[in-house]
Amino acid sequence: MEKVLLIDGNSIMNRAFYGIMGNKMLTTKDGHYTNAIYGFLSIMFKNMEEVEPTYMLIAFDSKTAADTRKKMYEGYKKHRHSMPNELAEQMPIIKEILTAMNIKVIEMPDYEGDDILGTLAKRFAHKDKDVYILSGDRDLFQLIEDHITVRIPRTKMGKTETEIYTKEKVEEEYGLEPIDLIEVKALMGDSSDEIPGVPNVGPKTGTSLIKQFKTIANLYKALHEGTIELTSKLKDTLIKNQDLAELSRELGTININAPIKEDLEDVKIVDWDREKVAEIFKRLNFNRFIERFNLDKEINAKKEEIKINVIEKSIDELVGVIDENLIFYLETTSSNDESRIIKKDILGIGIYEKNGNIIYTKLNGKEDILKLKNVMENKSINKISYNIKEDYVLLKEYGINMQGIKYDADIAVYILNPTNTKHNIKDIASQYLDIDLDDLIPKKEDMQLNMFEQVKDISNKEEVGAYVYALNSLYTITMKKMREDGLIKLFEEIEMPLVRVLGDMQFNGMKAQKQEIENFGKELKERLEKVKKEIYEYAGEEFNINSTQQLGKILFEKLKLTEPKKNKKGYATDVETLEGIKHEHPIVEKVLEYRSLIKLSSTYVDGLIVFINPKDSRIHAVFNQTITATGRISCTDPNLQNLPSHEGEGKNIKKSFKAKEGYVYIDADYSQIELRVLAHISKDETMIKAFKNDEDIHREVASKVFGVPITKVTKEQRSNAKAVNFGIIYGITAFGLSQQLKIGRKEAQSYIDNYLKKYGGIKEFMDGIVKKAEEEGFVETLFGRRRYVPELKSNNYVVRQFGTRVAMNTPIQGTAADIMKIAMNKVFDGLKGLDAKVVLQVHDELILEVKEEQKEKAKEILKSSMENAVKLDVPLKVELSEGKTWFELK
DNA sequence: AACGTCACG
DNA sequence: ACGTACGTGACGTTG
Repeated sequence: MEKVLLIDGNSIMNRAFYGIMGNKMLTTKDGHYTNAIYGFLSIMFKNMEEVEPTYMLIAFDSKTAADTRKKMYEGYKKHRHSMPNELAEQMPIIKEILTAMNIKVIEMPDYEGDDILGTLAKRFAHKDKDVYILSGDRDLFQLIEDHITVRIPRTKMGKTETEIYTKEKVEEEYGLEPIDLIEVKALMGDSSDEIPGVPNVGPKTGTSLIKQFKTIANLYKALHEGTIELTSKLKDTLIKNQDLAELSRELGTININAPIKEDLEDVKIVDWDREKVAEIFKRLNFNRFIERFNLDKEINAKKEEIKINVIEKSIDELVGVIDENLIFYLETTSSNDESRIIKKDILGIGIYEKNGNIIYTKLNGKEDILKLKNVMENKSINKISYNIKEDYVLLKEYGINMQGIKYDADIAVYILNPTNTKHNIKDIASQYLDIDLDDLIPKKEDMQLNMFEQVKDISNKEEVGAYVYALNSLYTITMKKMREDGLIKLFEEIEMPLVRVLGDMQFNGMKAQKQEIENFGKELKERLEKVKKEIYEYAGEEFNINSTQQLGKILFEKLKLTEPKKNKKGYATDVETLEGIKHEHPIVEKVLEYRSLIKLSSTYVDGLIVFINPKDSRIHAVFNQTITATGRISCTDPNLQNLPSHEGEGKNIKKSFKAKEGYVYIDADYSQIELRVLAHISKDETMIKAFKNDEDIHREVASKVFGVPITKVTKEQRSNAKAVNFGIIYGITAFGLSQQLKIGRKEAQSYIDNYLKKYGGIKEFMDGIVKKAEEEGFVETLFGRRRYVPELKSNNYVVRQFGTRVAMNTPIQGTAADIMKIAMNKVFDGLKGLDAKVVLQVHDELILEVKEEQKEKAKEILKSSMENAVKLDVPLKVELSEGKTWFELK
């Protein structure tokens, strides 16, 4: 017998939306949600495979669908919250897809999808077809009969299964015939649709009554005739609520006589418009579907051939055609030795010519490369590329000092959305240009590759050509977008000038004394050995102390120490936990000692040594400008921003960083920059005043929060107030503060309440910024840097809470980062002509390496550049220090 | 690749 | 009723 598949569109979209939401947010490149669409299609395809229908249609609720029933009862679906935007915006798209697949979509004013399904199910089943209804809604069970089955998709451990309800299954599960479910529902009501039902009648009573009387009509007939044995209370309620019962029955009954014109032949499955489907899938990034249905052909056929014309010329010819915009890509390779030091060689360069040609040339050695010197150093030639800082550093090694850095695609894309994690040029091209760069690069299949040769090392003008082509388009498109979003000033006046500064920091590096670090390491390792033995002895066996699992077993199973908290994988063994049980067993202290030694040894000794460049004994860490969500820079290979500086022992590492002969380090540290920023952007009078008077802010806050005179503030009160200040910046919670201070939640809450009462401007700012983020979808810093906060739209409470904290913190942390960047640019320019170099930035701190005789001059420049970076309602304060080693700073 | 841990602002 | 303070990177273990 032929089969008909009827799908409850709204219900399945809903299931898919909430089902897939949990794991990963599926979105298109421009941030639109696609999870419901994807889930819907997955479920639909699966059911098509299983049912193998000849006919098929999807029913959707119309906008006015619920009105008919609302007219009968105004409470019907009254409090049903409207569809979240993220789901609503997916509805037209799924319809577009279904239309492209030539699958009938039916939507009727004033009828709900259920009514359409009911009407057609009955109509088609009577034509001797097997009808399968796919829905997430059990209300549809009332439609089931011999040739009508309901299929309910269920997600179980990420897999979607289908539960199949036949007449028999319903009878087995409910003890009733499907049609009887209408009557039961009328009695018990339905909270989700807000069908009232009879008060105090639930599924049990309802079912037993209907088992007995079959219908409500029968039930009431019996009630009125008095031929019924029930508790008097139940009888009373039933009689009193006869109207409600009858109304509920009407509300809960699916209309099987809706005036639908479509008949079987109208819903016959025919071929897709494959081109259209392919186009939409491509747009939505549904690569798995594209593959599954072999839509690649359609996509490629439809795509207008992008022709790139890469012409190989000599270096002289290439330099000859460069005009005021140098759109270029420097081809490089990393020559692999054992070390982790990144060493690149220049292989070639591609440039974009105004006429659309792309010119490529191989660069063989220094002589060729130096031919770029004039154009690279000409500041009126705009340098436009991707990840320019690396080129800047590389060229500097050849004595070429790149000027006129105008545009970096990586940074542009970061400015447009700093939380985008995919940064490489291919991802960017696919995201902003909708081009797969691999399509532009001829496959190397026919090239015979020597197994021992690295593919990367093979100069590939076509690949460079593709990048150059993409760069030209990216330049136009992202500049336009930045203009639209008011980001141009940030990009051109803060971020792009910073490239030189970061490039210089990387190029300069910091001198590190290998021998000293090695000696320290030796000492650490000896002590480590000792501690290890002691731990084994206490444990009574040898085990891997680095393994939290093994350690947990020893501490909590073998030695039976009390475990206060657990994490996903078993016992928690972090410092906080261990500190708590230190008194129980001497092994704990030893483990703590081991932990701190192993950290120093592995991360800060072994981890650092491999980065010392033997050529100049300096560490050239990499500074990343496009990583953080807030605008800060980050540092890798190695991370010099997190060398130990609080803890006593670890600090010694910094003794091994020694300025070169005849030079000293000078260090400038912004004092309380984030709180000052907060005072400024919140315009809180009290806090502004405190900073204007150069008060000790933590003491000041302590006095206000704890209600004591400034002079009577205790040490503890001050340090508690300090924690509150930090908490405020992070988007405080009572729980977080109580953990930090190891106090009760009530007490923590009272600190917060006091704080927000005394600093009303801050409270207003916090409330306002979250509201703004909810309305606009993003927050921004004083200089317009944006961060989108999609977390606020999550249906998960925890994620939403996180969103509010992000909304509060980002403008503060981000503005501070902006200010530091502005200052760095100023310092860089101010230092010209002096023998002084920026060597490191640690968020609110800047370190220079300066010729001894020039240190006072440099200090002045450093301090004034930083303090005058911007004008706020509060002064910016900078503290200076100097030293021969990093250890001596601060 | 994810997690736990710990170093920094 | 539920989990929880913001932003990073590196190391080692584990699956």
